[in-house]
Amino acid sequence: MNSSPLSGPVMSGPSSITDVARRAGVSIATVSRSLRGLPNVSPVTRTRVLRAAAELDYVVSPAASRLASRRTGTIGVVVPFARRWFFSQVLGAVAAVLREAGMDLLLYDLADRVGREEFFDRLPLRRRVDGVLVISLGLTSAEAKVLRELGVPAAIVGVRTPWLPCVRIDDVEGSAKAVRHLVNLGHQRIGMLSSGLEDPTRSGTPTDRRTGYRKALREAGLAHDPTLEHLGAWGPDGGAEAMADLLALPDPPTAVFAESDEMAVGAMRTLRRAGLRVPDDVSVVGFDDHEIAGLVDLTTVRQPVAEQGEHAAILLLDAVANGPSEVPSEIVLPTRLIVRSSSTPPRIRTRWPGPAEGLPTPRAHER
Amino acid sequence: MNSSPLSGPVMSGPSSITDVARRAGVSIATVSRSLRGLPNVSPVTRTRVLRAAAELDYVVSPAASRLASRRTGTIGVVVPFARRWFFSQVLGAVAAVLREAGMDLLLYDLADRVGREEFFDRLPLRRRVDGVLVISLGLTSAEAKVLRELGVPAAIVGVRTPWLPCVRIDDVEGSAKAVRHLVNLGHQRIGMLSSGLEDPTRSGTPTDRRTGYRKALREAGLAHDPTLEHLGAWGPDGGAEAMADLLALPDPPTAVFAESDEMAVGAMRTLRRAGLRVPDDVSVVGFDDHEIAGLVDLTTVRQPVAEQGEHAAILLLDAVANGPSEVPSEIVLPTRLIVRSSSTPPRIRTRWPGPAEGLPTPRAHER
DNA sequence: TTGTACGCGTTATCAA
DNA sequence: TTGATAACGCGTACAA
Repeated sequence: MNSSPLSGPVMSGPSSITDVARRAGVSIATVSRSLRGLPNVSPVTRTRVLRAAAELDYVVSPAASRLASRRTGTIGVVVPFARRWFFSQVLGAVAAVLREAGMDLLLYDLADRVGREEFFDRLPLRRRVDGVLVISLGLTSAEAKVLRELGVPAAIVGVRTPWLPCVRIDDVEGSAKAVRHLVNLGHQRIGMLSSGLEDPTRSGTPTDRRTGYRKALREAGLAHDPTLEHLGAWGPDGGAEAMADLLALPDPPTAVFAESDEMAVGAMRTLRRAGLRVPDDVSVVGFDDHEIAGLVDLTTVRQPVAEQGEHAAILLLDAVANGPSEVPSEIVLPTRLIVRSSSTPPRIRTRWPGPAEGLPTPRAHER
Repeated sequence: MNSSPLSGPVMSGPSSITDVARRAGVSIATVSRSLRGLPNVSPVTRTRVLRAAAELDYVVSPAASRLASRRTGTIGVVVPFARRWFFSQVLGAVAAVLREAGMDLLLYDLADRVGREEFFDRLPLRRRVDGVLVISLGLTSAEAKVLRELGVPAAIVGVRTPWLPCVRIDDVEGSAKAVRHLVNLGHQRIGMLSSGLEDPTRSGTPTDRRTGYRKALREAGLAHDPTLEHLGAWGPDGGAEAMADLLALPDPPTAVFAESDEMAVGAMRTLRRAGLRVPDDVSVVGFDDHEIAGLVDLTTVRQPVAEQGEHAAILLLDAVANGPSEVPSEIVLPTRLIVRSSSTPPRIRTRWPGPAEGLPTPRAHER
């Protein structure tokens, strides 16, 4: 092929393994072995083949290779929302690991409920990936089952799932850290801004973070006032509305813990527009350490985002290479309280029980 | 194949076109035609084939299909930084269009200079995509040439490039809008925060936005004070440093235009920490309408980000389907000034020339 | 409208 | 260590 004897410039297309074999004076089998670095090839032969391949600008045809080897060299990455900060961070980290490993990254963005249904319905990844990385999707057992029908290893970021290797953080504990911080500052009426009304990813994160909030309150012997636990919409606007609602209470909180930095920032906007100052009037603590947090000096709980993607990718690649391990591994990465200037001790309000009776000693920093 | 007569549950693997053909009682050619919706298939036959395929859970083998058809059904998307806001927005939009079109999205994240070199060096997309979408990379002519060696259509977002269909905005004009707004408010000393010291994407955006800044100044008859045009690093930190430098001037600006919202927000942080208020002491205007802009009430110039990705993807798909058009199309989408509360008329400073002599009448809103 | 048969470019199994 | 050759699963002229 591509052998137009003595002809001029023809549409020769990319050269094939046959061309390389001919040029190197060996069989295509030897070319294949040489190029893939398999043993049982004499050094001289290999050198000759490599040179011939280079001279011809030879590139293996992925299609042919996949067909013959029954491997795709591709990892499917499924994200709920490619456009949101968290997922783009994870995606970037995953991309780096996969590139390093020479794996193609096939991106599937669910985007919405319809997309999600379509995905689990038609399984567009069937026969085209060697492994699947799922980012922060709480899989129903039906979905998990369908996913296994792909017949390839999978791993998941962010949510513990039966049978799947998982990399995540401890949302309950992380949230508790945030609330403990406020408690230690002396706050007694601590609100929570949760996106409980929606959780399209079904990740369970909103629930876990509320659990952590309650846990810390309980530890501190503070009553859990349900009116302070606000369930609203996701994101800055959700946070803004939630904050507005809390401000409208007869006895508003002196501090709020937001499920995410995005919600926290929305809350800060509401406060600002209400003429209230952070942290003087209300302390605010977020979660994630979103890039925005540092910019608005928001105290928050940092989670290692990119690292979760990295670890998950590595886990998955291992499963792809060596088969799934017996007991699926679970990696829980640590969170850390980052104290900035959005949190401070409460001002003593005269209408409160007694001036600081039995209050914990405020501490400025802790972890 | 997969025909183990009377045998029990065997590892049967996915069923192939042959299985479907047998089950439907037709040839594989007919199956192929039916499944791909080609004409020249009788309705009854097609129905029978489709049912057989469904019953067998048949899915075309992409590898085999690609090998035979010489098409990959895949678009390669090249981004400089998958983790940055702008690119994740574009990526999300592109993903949606490609999914709709049934195209696979092969993501390549350059991440850094090394990644970029590797990409153009080894062209990892060779033989694996039907088209390439490049996001905001200013291609050197060498890179552009290499890209054409891929032998597939390409399109680019954000930067005008010879031979490539392109979707972008007018950065010069957009920036001019921002600065005109400040001029109209009555500002005379207007600083510019530019990331001029680095432009890893070589997109030319920093340059263009500076050009727009100068253009608007010139139009307004204001002198261009080079000390007010600050070239620094990218991002919030870059903006923060730049702002600090401008504040250290003997006669600091009353307003600044930042190359991006990210830089603007960094600048706002510097101002806040310096005890200055926005917009009372200094007006700030950004560019992009990054999600953060609305949160901090930043006046900015909105560019349609997702739309650029969408249009580019559509353009590319067209080229893939119908061959590249003679003259590569160029789509320039409009920008729009979004006035929020970070910009206001300057306070009259006594040490200035004369109180408002010859100042343009401040207008609160314009586009 | 349907079927036959070749080709797509590798990998992998044997035998040499 | 090397070479022939049979899969791999589908698309597609061409013939029927």
